[in-house]
Amino acid sequence: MSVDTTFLRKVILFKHLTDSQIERVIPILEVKRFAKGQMIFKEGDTANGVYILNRGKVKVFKLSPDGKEQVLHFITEGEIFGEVAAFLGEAFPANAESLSESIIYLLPRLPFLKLIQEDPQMALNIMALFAYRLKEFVRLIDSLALKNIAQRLSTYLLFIAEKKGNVVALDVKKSEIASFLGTIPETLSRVFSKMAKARLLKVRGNKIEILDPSGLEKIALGIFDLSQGDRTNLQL
Amino acid sequence: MSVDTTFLRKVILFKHLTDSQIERVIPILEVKRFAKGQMIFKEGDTANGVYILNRGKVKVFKLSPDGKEQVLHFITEGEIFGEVAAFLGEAFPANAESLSESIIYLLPRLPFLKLIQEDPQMALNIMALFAYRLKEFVRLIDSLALKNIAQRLSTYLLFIAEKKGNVVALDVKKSEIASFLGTIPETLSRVFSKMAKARLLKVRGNKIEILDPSGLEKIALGIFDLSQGDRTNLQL
DNA sequence: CGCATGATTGACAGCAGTCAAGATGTGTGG
DNA sequence: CCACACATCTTGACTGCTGTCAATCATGCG
Repeated sequence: MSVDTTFLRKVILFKHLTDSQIERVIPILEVKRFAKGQMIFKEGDTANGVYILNRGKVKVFKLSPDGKEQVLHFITEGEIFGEVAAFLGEAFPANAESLSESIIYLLPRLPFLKLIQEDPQMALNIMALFAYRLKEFVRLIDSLALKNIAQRLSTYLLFIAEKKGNVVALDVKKSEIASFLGTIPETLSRVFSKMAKARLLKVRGNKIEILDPSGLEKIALGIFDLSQGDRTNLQL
Repeated sequence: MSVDTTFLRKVILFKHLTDSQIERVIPILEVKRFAKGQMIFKEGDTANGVYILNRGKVKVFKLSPDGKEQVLHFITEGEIFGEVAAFLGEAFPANAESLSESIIYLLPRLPFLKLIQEDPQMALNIMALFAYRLKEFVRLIDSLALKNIAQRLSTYLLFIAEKKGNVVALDVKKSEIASFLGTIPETLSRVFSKMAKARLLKVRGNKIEILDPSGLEKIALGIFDLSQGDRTNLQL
């Protein structure tokens, strides 16, 4: 199993490196494969390095003692994860699980720290990544603490539609999305069907067709809600 | 209004600086005073720099359109805030308000960035601070998404008691704590009185005397709950 | 075709929020 | 030092959103 060099150049962490610098990183990377559903690391494990997702999908999530789960991030190809615990040399504060067949490169902790210390641009990249994660978390906290499920879903769909257009193919199971939104599949399903009844969108399997983005936005902002069966109130 | 040099040496951000480096930072700092209840910055304001709290108390919080609020952090003397937005040069993602008479030093954005770029130790300090904030947020998300109010309060009290001992004087109003725990004063008050009835603690004004730390821990972990009036079940 | 996994729908329960009233505490001025 | 006013906290009655449990329905794969 060899490392995909072309891929590495697209990873934000390495984007600024010269060819010769990349060449020096490659032999350090460990290539790992994970099956769908396999745990990559568990909360409490000591962080052995930074994980770089080459192929597949990963979720990072917290578990409560009674088995409820909250997704913190979905990781897509080219993204990295586990970087905070690797930086601190502490235990992972959350779990990571492969959502599909995945290929992952592990950059061990010590070379990772060495890169940060020797390359100021690398340090800035990490800071930017941390800052991005912090912004994600503020959004998530805002969502969990201050929004109902319909508002959370509207916000989420509009966020996706922003880059993928008004017909969205969900790239994870609805039950995973429920867990990211801080709810359960049953509740998510009910909200989807209320939105469909209100002609805000259409659901066909994992494809969501957004019919009325501005209506969704009004729900996201709390200007309207889905309490009534129709949305004649939206005419006001 | 002059800058307190002794204080500055204790700020994590500057701890490693030599005397002459500190001397160069001092003239750059703007000293600001805020009255109790005064806004320091609002969500959406462009970040003009990093805020260093010299004297007083500050809360950083999100607001929903209908006025509900979620506290993200309480800032205590010597801590800094607004560093992420200042680093990125973006709008603040949250609000900051002074909870008492406060004295705050503002380190403007450009000198802040200059310090990061020229002093690798400063860059590492910022990374460590970001990492700390990320860990705080993971705890908050875990709390909001996976715990009921009694669990959140138990966790919070045990966290405080860890450093201050078993008789805790709350340093912010109960209503602020409610907002940090993602609830409202009425609910917090009810949980306190259930805990008192279960002889886990005593409440006298803003002083909380923890009588049974291990009982609180069991609640925090979800092993027991407060649904029954007494806690004979704890004997099991 | 049949089973497994995931999604949907229904009936019901409970935690926490809302609204309103009352109690407690704190600070200020006489 | 007391009394009043205001802020904060507490308690009560009620509502409603969301979760639980269970059954049914789709979907896809061997």
